[in-house]
Amino acid sequence: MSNHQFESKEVPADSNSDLGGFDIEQALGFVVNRAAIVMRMRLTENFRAAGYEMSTEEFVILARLWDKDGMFQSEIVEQTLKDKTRVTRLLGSLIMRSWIEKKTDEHDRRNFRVYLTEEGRALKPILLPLVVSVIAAGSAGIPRSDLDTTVRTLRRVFENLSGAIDIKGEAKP
Amino acid sequence: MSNHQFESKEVPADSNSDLGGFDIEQALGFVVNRAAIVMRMRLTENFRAAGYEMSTEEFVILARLWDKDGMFQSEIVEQTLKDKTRVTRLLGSLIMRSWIEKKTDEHDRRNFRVYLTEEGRALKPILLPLVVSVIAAGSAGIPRSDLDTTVRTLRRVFENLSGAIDIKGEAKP
DNA sequence: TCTAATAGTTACAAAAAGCAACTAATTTTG
DNA sequence: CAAAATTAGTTGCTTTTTGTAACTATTAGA
Repeated sequence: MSNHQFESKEVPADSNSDLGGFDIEQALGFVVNRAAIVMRMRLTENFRAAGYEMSTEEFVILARLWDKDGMFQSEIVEQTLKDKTRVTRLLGSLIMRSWIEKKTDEHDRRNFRVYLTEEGRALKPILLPLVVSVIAAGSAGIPRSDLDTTVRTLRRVFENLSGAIDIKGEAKP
Repeated sequence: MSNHQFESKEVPADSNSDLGGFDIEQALGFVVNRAAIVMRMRLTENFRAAGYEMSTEEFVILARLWDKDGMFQSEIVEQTLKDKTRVTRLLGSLIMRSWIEKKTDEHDRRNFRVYLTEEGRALKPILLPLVVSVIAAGSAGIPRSDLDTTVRTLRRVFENLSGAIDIKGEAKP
């Protein structure tokens, strides 16, 4: 395994070097997390500026539905890595704003299917440009190929790590 | 488990294509966020399994101090993108576990300097391997050069976006 | 049928965030 | 130099967000 975080580019600056020159500023987990924080901040800020008080989590659900309307609630639970209680509440808040609605699936009445309302669908051309502009601002000056590599790499990181995670509300054997 | 018998793509991928084929699964913001979530989950899980109930935020502060002991509290506020109230409380919880201590800076008695205790220093060889193992697991099968590109790219994304963010408790002109 | 498993909700407790007001120490400024 | 402003940080209080466990309803199984 290529532990690139152990790469001693500038070995000094580590008085108690019982562990090699681990540089948090170069650690994958650290840069991923920090980029995520700042992108979320900017996005929420943009939404608010446009008059939409919406979390990124709510946005992600809407975006999923724009792509595939009528998802099962349980699919949303899986895809968002959240537990079912949180999804119930997140959907509730989207319903309150009448952007989505839930309908019992008649083939299996335990399931809900989640549908966009006309209003919810109408948000796409409003919100998507805000997202695109954050991504564009973040990507400024970065070669397209590097961005592609980054997306591909992070997808792989997710795949590598998502297996063993156990989310409450789901039974993972 | 996806036992949805009706998982057919009833909606032909982007039916209302008023906006080009925006694919959330390929969007930088989305993959960054998702990778961050799963890495945080795994890390917290690892910490807990090792007997340490610690958030990634607390960990990041410790890691900063391992690298540079005696930081100003205000530096931590800046570097962690958190507001000063949260940092006060985060440090408080680290102090309660006697991993760090605060000392008034005698040159400017408004400032605190934050120091690791012996115990806090001793955590490094225990916790760092846990972090490294999450990164290694996440990086499995990914070429080193792609990882390097990803780290470089995300650092740039952060730089690009960090400017205009206004964090409570700090005055940003 | 009786039992188990799924899908989802609810109610209540605990933790985290946000906000505003408040010390205390230092600078600025008139 | 005194008054005012700034900076660093804390505290108390409120609101939001989570976490947990128990509970309903529906379907699947032996």
